[in-house]
Amino acid sequence: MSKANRTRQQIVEKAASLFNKRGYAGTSMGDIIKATGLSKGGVYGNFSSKEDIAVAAFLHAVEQVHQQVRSRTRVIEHPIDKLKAVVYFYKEHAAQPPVEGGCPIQNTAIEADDGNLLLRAHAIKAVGIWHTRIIQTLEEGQENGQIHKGISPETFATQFIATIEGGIMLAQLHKDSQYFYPVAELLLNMIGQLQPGKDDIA
Amino acid sequence: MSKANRTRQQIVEKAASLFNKRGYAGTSMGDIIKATGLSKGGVYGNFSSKEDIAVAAFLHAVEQVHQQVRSRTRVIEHPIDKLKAVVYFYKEHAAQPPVEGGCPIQNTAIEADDGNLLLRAHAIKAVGIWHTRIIQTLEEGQENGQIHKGISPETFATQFIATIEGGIMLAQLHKDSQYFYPVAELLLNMIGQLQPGKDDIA
DNA sequence: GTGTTTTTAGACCGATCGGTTTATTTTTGT
DNA sequence: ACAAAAATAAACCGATCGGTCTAAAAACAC
Repeated sequence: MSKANRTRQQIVEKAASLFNKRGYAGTSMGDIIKATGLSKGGVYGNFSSKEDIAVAAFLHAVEQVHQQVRSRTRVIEHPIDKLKAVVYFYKEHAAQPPVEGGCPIQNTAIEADDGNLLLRAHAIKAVGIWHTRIIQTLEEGQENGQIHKGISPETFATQFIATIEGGIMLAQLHKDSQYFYPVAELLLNMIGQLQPGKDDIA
Repeated sequence: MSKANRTRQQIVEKAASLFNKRGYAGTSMGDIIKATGLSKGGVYGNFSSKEDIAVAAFLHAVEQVHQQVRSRTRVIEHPIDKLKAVVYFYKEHAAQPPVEGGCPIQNTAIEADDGNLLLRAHAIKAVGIWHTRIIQTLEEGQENGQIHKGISPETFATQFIATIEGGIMLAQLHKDSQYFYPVAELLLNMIGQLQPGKDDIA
């Protein structure tokens, strides 16, 4: 059990990097074999198919990003500061993300949106979880009077995610985090408008 | 010359749709042959390689989108209304874009950012052209006093593109234009802030 | 330490990959 | 109408695709 698990983990990590850089169709089993140094038997003994590996790799990659963002935001209490910290994180990592090749959600979403149903479903789910997390942060803030009650957490969350993803796309394309900076500025403006106004005391 | 050109055009159109939906690596020459009803000779007589087709298909797809947006914005004079019209266009077409499969710039950018150098270069160029077009619109507006002189056309253009692309990604993933709506709202807010304030008379 | 089970290496499978070649058909200029 | 030229069909190429299978090796329970 334990040896297998270690090998499995090794495959997942290498595959996550490959799939995130070259895409699902652009990565062959041969690439994974080469990257891990294993043989075909070693890989297919732990996974039943390429798709199976891709799903595990995607979940791993998303978790990697989540953990890194989480480690930055965990200690922050105020929801506005929390969101700002997220922006700062992506500003730093837009061109050098936790998993090579960009945002795994974005890469998977765009490749799978007209193709692989299973990967698409996982991408949708991952976006949904992220969306829900932002909404929770905002709702808590509204309850505690830290965030303007007039705003819609749903709407803001969608805008927040879309804007970050668009910024990552530009930074990844140009291989330059600078392209994320104006986007970070916009995000901080958006966050600034979450602050409760004087008309919000009631 | 003319027969060849018609065949070539037919290949480009079918290939643009295929590449935009399935990606470069996810589309085989066999797929293109099947879609066009031609044979291998018919295709390779007009193009020298798969990459060659992909470039022509990409340029065609980008031009398709550009023409459709242009037909909406051409008649509009005021830069703010022009930008609003762009938002309305993408709001309508986020899930049903001019070329099946989403935004060709986005799809190509994300697949090629760690791979095909030629396609990546074309994606960068296409973003650059779009960027320049927005900047020109804004600068003209500033000269005519229609747009606040305090804003940076460069910064706004990057924010505008990133936000639109992020919204398209979400709409394409969910196959539902509704996911673009909050993003459209954000874009219209951004455009609203372009209006010259009273402190801008000087 | 030994017998059992799990894991691995690597040959092998048919299918398909991108691309070439040659022979034939179709188009074209006159 | 006819010769020259261009465009197309389809067989064919070696390489690689995702996946299977068997036999050797390694890990494990006792």
